[in-house]
Amino acid sequence: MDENNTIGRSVLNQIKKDIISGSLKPSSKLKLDNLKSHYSVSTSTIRETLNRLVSEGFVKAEEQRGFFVCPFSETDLIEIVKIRNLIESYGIEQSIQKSNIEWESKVVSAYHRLNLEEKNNLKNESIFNEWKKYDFEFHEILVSNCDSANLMSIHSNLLDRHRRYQTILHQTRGQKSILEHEEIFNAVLNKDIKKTIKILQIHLDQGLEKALTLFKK
Amino acid sequence: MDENNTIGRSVLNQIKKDIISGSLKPSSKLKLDNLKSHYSVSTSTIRETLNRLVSEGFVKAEEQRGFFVCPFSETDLIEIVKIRNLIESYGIEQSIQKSNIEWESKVVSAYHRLNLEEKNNLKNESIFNEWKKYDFEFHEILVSNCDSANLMSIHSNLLDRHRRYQTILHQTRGQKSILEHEEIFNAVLNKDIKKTIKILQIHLDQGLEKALTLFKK
DNA sequence: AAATAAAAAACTTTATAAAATTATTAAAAT
DNA sequence: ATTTTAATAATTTTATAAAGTTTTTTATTT
Repeated sequence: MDENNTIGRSVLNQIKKDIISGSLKPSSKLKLDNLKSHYSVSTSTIRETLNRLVSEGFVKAEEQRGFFVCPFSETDLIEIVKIRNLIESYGIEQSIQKSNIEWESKVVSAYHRLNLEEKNNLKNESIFNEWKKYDFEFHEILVSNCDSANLMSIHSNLLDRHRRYQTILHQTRGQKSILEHEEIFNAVLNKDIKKTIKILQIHLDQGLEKALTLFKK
Repeated sequence: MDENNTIGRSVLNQIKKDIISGSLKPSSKLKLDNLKSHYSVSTSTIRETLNRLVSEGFVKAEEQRGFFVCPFSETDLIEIVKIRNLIESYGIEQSIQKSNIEWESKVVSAYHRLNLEEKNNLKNESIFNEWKKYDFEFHEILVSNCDSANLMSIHSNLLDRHRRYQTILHQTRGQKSILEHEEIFNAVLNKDIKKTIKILQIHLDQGLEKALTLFKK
């Protein structure tokens, strides 16, 4: 189940989590000595991790000058959302076409969890991270029946990078977003590919717009 | 210009090239000691490189068991081509929409080089790699005006992985492929997005079909 | 032939150090 | 006062070695 067998993988997940959550701030320098002592691992392990995160788009390496958390930028966010839209739409289309009981039941349960969380969230603002987790898990389940490990891997990476922006900007859209989730859910169960993709696009576009307003502040 | 400043980057490019060319064979074990002596670098450098190549989809890491060149599989190839089609179509669409003189002239010159090479290639079969290089450079130029570094990075990775299959399978389709390149070229200059995408899809599908027949042998 | 145990090989991680580069500080010159 | 230069410090990059695990191979026994 848990694939945190090696220290290398464990520290990879930790650092990635810290970048997504914002405790390692955008554009900040990742000094090897600091990381080494903070995560209690050796330099080589840290460097292996950072090199992986470079390929995954979370860390930027400037040769001879070291590693930095990838900076925040509006264009980067816009690009990520657009590519996510492209990939996710295609993935959902494939998933619906290959639809089967197992997948549908996963969708139902993922939506259920998200829905419960979203109702709670309106009252209790403190559980932002928990809610976002279910949000992204729902979207991940939607493409999970597309039968393409490569597509899912690219999608998962885009979700992670998108989540960094949403988390750090503390992006919320309240009732509207919740309704869109419900519409997507229903369209998927009805195997209505066009409608699903249409609402997904609206969902992502509206979210992007909200994020961009938060950027100005 | 050349970004091979550090040994790490240089050996990354070398190993990637050797995987794409097939001199490091699919599924083969990448023993640290062998690589270390073959590329004349230290273990830490090798491990950093391999970890990056894992994220880029060229190397597979099995915990405690080491690194392997990513295996060849039909489904992997099919997935790569489909996602490439999706990404490349979108990228070309954006590129054409933002079309300008500089980009058009790059397209013209990339096509010119490819065309010269393809004419030669019919006579001289030995320059396969050179020809493939111009082939992929042409496709890369086509999306290069999309104004999305993220899209181009994903696309470039997909091209590299696709090239590995084409190179090792020694995939060629002769005159048909050459004609499709010409059609794509003309459609792009005419800013005919729909036609471009349509021919691209045929181009990739036919190539995939050819590759799959080579797989059987 | 199959199962077990011992030995060897290979990977993972840490620690240390030297070489190379960049960043910072202090002094000198304009 | 600002710029230039020189010296120092900090950091990255690479290499090497050794300890600890895990896997693989070999040898032995049943």
